[in-house]
Amino acid sequence: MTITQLRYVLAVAEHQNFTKAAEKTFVTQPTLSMQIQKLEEELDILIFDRSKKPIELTEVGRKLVQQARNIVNESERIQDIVDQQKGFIGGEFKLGVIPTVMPTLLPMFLNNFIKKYPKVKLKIEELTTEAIIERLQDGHLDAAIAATPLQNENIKERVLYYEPFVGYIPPSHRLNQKGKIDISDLDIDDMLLLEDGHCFRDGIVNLCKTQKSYDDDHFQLESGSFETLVKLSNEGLGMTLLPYLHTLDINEKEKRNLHYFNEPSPAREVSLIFHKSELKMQIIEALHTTIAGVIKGAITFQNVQIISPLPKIKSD
Amino acid sequence: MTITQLRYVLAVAEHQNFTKAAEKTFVTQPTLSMQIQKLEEELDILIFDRSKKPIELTEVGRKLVQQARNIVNESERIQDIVDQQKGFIGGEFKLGVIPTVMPTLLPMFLNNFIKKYPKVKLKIEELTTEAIIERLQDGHLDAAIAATPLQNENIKERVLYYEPFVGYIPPSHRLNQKGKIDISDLDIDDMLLLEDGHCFRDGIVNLCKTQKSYDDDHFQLESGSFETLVKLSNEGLGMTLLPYLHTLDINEKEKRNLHYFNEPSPAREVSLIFHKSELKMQIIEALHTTIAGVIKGAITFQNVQIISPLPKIKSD
DNA sequence: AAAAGCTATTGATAAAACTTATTAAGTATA
DNA sequence: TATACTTAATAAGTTTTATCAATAGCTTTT
Repeated sequence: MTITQLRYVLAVAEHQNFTKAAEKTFVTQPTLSMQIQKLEEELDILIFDRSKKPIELTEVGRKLVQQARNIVNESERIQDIVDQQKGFIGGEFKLGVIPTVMPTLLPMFLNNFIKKYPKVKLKIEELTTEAIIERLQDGHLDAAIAATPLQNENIKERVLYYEPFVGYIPPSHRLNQKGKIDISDLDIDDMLLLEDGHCFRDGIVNLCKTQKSYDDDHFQLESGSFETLVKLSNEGLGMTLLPYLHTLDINEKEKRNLHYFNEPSPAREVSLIFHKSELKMQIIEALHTTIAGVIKGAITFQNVQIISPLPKIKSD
Repeated sequence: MTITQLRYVLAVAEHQNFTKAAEKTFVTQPTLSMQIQKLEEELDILIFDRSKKPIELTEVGRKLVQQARNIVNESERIQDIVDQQKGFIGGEFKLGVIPTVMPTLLPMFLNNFIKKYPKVKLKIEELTTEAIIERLQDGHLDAAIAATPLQNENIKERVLYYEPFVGYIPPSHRLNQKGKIDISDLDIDDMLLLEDGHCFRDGIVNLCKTQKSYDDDHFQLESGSFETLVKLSNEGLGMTLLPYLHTLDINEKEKRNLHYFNEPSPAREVSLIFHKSELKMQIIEALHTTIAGVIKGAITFQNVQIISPLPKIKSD
C-alpha cells in the first residue's frame, strides 16, 4: 500500500469516475485502474462497486476512504514541518470568503499579503458559509473568512474583528428622527434583507427574532447586494442593516441616513477559520497576522454583542 | 515520499544504527541508506546527523519522526478496517502483563482465548508498568494488563476487575488474633514488600502512607515473589499483603493466616490498557470479552476502595 | 444498429527499489 | 603508529514496478 494509491482512491471516490480522476491526478486512466486493483487485491476487498453507474464506494470502501483521507492529510503535513523549519512560507493556498466580507475586507489586506509573502499562490473563492464548511472538511479549501461562531467541531476559528451592524434609515422611515437606534426598534417586516443563503441575512433574522416572533416567508423584498438594498431603501421600501465596513464607502448624502446602535451594538464576529487538522498552519498564521494588522486601524469596537450567523437557531 | 521510506526512517531513528535497522525492516543496509538519502533530498533537509556516533536525529528529524510514526500508525489501521469488515480476528498481537498479575490471571484465560481466536498470534511479555507505558506509546506493545488508573492521556483503560488486598498474618504477629483487619492496623515498618519497581509495592506504600508518614528507604526485607514473602512471613519477619487471586492457590494451613479487610476493602483495579489510537481494536475487544467472562466467576467484589498503583503520589 | 462513454487489459518502457560487492571513514585495539 | 573492526556510503547489476499508448470489452445513449 502506498500513499499514491490512497490518493488515487480518493480521487476516484470524489469524482465517481476513473477517467476524470485520472486527469485530476495527472496520470492516465489505466494507471488508476491498475493501482486501485492492486490495492484491492492486496487488501482482498473491493473498494468500488463498478456495477453501479456512476461508480460507487462499497461499504468497506467508504471506511477506507475516510482513513485514506486522514493518511494523505497527515502525509502532507510532513512538508509543513519542513517548511516551518526552513521558515519558508509558500505554495498554493485556497481561501474561501463569504460574499458580505469579500468586497470590503479583501482590498484592505490582499496587496499587503502578496507583497509580504510572494511565494504563496493565493486562490480566493467567494462562497457561502455552507459551502465553506463543506470544503474545509473535505480539504478543498485551506482556510476561509466567515462570520462565527459556527459551532462545528471540525473547524477552528481565529477571530479577526467584530463588525457592528449599522442601520440605514431613509428620511421617510419612522425611525429617521431617532439618533442612535435600539434593537427593540427593529421590525423584521419593514426590513430589507439580502436573499437567502447569506449568513448576514440569518444574523439579522436572529437579531429580530429576539424581539418578536415572525412569519418565516413574509419578507417583501430581497437582494444580493447591499448597494441594491440601499437604493431600495431610498425608494422608501423600508430600512436595512449594513455591516460597518460597508458604510465606509457610501456617498456623503447617504451617510446621513446611517444610524448606529446604542451600545452594546449588535455585531458579527468575523474570523479566519480552518480545519482542526491545522494543515498549512504557517500560512494561516501569516494571513491572520496580516489581516489583524490591517484591520486594527479601521475597526476598533469593543462593547458589542455578537449575533449568531447560523440560520434558524430557535425555529427547529 | 512513501510509507516505506517513513518506516525506514522510524527504524533507523529507533536503533540509531543503519545496519540494525536494516535487519529489522528485512532489507539490506544500502537500501536504507539510499531510501533515506532520497527522502532527505526530496525534502531538502537532513533527517539524521551522521557525524554523531551513534547516529542522531536532527531537530527537523525529530519532528519528522513524530509525524512519520503517526502516518505509519494510521496506515496500519487500513488493515484494521479491512479485518473488521471481514470479521477476521487475527495477526500478531503483543500483550504486556505486569509481574503480579501474570501467574494468576494468564492461566485463567489463555487457553480459552487461543481456542476461540486461533488466528491471533499472541506474544506475551512480562513487563513493569513503567516499561509497558513506554512500549504502548512507541508501538512496541499492542495492549497490556496492568493496575490502573494510570493518568496517562495517551493510554486508554478498560477495567477488567477489582482485586482486593488480603493480609497474610503469621501466628506470631500482633494482628493474628484479629478477625478482619483494617487499613489503620497497617504499619509499613513490619510489612514485607516486593522489591522496587512493582506497582503492587507502590500500591501498598500508598495505602500505608495514608495512615502515617514514613521513611522512604527504611524497608527491612524485600523480594520479587509473593511465595518468598509468605515464607519470610512464616519465619516471623512481618506480615504482608497479597492480591486476592494469589490467595487462591496457597496451601490449607497457610490459608488460616489470611485476613480480609473490613469493607470497603482496599483493592487494585486491573485493566486492559492500550494506546489511544485504538489500533487492533477488534483483538482488544476480544481479549476484554474473554478475560471479563472468565474473571466473572472467580472474582466478584463490589464494595472496594481503589488504591493508586503509581509510585510517590504525595512525596514529590 | 451505431455511437458514445467508461473501465479493463495488453505490451512496452522507463524509473525505482533492491541486492551483492566494494569502498571510505571513523573508532577502537594491539 | 599500524591494524583490525564498525559502519555508512557508493557502485554495478538485477528485479520489480509504475506508467503510458493502444485497444478490447462492456453499458448506455442516440
